[in-house]
Amino acid sequence: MSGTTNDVRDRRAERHDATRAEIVAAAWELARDHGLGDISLRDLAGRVGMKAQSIYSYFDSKDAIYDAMFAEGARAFLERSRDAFERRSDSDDLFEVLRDRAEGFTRFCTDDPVRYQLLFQRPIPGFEPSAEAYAPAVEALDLLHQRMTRHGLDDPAVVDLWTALLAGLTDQQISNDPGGDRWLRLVDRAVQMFVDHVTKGS
Amino acid sequence: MSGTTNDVRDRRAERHDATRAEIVAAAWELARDHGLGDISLRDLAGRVGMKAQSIYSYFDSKDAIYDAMFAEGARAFLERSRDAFERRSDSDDLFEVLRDRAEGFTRFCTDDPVRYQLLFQRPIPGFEPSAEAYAPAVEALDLLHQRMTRHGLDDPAVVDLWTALLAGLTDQQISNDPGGDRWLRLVDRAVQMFVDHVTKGS
DNA sequence: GTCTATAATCTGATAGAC
DNA sequence: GTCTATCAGATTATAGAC
Repeated sequence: MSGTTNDVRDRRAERHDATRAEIVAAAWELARDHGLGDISLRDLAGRVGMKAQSIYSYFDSKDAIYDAMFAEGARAFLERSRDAFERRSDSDDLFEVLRDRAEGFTRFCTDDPVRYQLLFQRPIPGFEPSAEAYAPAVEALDLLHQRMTRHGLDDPAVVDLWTALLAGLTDQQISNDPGGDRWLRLVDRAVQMFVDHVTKGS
Repeated sequence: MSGTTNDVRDRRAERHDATRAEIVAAAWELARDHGLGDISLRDLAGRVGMKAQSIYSYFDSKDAIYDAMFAEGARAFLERSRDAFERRSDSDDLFEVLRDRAEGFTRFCTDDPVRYQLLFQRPIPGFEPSAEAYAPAVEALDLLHQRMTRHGLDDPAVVDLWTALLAGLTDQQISNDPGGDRWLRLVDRAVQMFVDHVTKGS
């Protein structure tokens, strides 16, 4: 059994992975058009030129597709977090570092509200991301903790206040001015407010 | 036509309204159990001892039920806003007023996350609240504007920063620590941060 | 106002031929 | 790996008897 050469097996695996990626990409498109919860396997298959039943050759269930989407989003989030912190790896200016991170985060979220919804609001009843899919998101939050500690902000409450501030700007922007910049414009000001607060008395 | 007495007509209307209210109450229960988007007319009717089709004697469509829920939530929100501002109607202490309002708002939202979701996040594809249902929410936001202006905060950006701060605390609490108080504990601190910021230099 | 009956359609998922 | 055929349901909504 399995007496095939490495060449053959790689080509098959590559095609399989490519098709999986194609399905996930089509799922994002559908989610953006009809809402995250309203993806049907029939519509999804139609977009990639298949019948619904053929999807099961690539994913065990509908939730497995959501899990792949979550994993992709979480990896993108980690990558952007890394970029943002590395770009300012030499900076000791707290405001500069946090403003960069805040602008990166809010743009990441408002660029793709559906991805934001899936990653940070979990609106699909019964779906919980797997530990593997979740791991990069945890790592990204850890990067934030590390960087804040480097600036002397090791109080967990301070980190929570920071995440709340970013979540609020993002949420208001997406919910009440989609496509606009009414709350995005306030990012600098909000970061200044936060920095003033945490450096108060020093 | 309509030769009935006022008594008879009132009793009928009262019963009709009471049943409508019963249906809406059951819809809230279902939404809390299964998620806002997963209310089916069959389940809903079952809760009030009816068949699904009988619901149509009280509501023209499923969206009309969501609209009634939205209206109820918006009225409750306006009522709480009024209470909060009236309780401090004589106070000139900005921190005191805003802390009261912030605690009231975050508790209102975290007490009933599904109501928060319906009122402030609009997660049901294809549903938009009617103007009548929406009106109390607009009025509540207007109360906030008036009160802030009274304290010299007439910059719209300041009001937006305030709503973002509250939305962020609420959203993080509901999404990442449901039933707990990890972000609710930060309300006072967040309000102090905000007040320090807007009174800076005065 | 509530019911039965039913329309018309969608859903995720499985079995088995090729 | 893709298909046909099908299951076993769900869904909102309407027509018409009582």
